[in-house]
Amino acid sequence: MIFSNELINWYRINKRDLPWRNTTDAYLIWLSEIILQQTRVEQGMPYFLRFSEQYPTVKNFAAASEDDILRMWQGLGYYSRGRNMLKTAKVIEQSFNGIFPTAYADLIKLTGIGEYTAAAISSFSVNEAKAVVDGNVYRLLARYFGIDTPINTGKGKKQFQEIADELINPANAAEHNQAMIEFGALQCKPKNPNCEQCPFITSCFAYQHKKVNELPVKLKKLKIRERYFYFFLAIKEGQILIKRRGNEDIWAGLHDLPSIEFIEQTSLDQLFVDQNFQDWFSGDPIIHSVSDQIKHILTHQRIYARFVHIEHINPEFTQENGWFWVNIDDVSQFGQPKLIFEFLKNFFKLY
DNA sequence: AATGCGTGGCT
DNA sequence: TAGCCAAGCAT
Repeated sequence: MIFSNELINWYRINKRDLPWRNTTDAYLIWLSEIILQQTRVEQGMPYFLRFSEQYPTVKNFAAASEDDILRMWQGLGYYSRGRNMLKTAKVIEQSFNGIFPTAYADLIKLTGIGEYTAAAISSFSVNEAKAVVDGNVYRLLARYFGIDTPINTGKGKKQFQEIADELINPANAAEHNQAMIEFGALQCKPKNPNCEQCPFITSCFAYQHKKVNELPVKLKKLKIRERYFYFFLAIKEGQILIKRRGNEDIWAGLHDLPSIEFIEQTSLDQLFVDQNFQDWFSGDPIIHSVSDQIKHILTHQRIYARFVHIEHINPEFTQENGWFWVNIDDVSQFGQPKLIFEFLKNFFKLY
């Protein structure tokens, strides 16, 4: 409890004033926590403000369409968060009478809510004594106690959760959890932590043993997948051809352009050879290069994209593929990956 | 248990 | 600059 009291003292002096900290509304806390998963505060903030304005209650959220949600989520990444939120909002409407649950045991059953988020909502809203363990807490605990168990293993997760559970202050779970997270974010940062002005400088194992830069330990790393896309711009009478992406791959459920993917670098000439364009066009195929290769780096993929303008596309073929025409002025109404809407924005001077 | 899922900032 | 990391979760 000494640790917790010291930590909370630090928190009261140093905490940021963030909008989701001025409420005990479980719905708004849920909204903020989902948005902030793997996402920096500065990046998530405008989305939180827009969503809380547009959907002030879980009832409003549940009444939205998936297209509405994906459009508002556009540019934030990890789009399944948005789809899962809609599913959960509907469950709360139907099974919880529209009252957002606050008990950890209820929350953990909902889609999109895992151990961290269930602990965050239950502690922040009603002070339930469940310890949050996120990236900040892993780092703080690994350094303070000198634990070198890799944080991304089952053993590590279990070990760190147990320590966090022992450390929590049951009388003030909300502030304790907030303080753990905020301390990791502001003081015990991944790079260049502010050890010189740290209240735990004398008791921190990592600082005393000069292992601050070695902790926490994380096993790595995944192979990067290289992908090469051609995206096609078919434009006719103020309209452009778009499609919805499937549910399997990256950017599931979002909209993009008709496209062809290669597993290796492929020239525009080679595209003609490799691709049987016979069904695509009703007249002579016309293809103009529009962009140079665009390199788009994701966490586990490197995407190389080229945009080409095509003419004389076959209307029947587009229909069979589920492609459809939309007014160019309306294209921003369809949720798209960053790569696509940035290109269209520049191409049409839209948005 | 291991993998897939976005985008952006930092070094 | 190429890699790491950010208020994780689902499968």
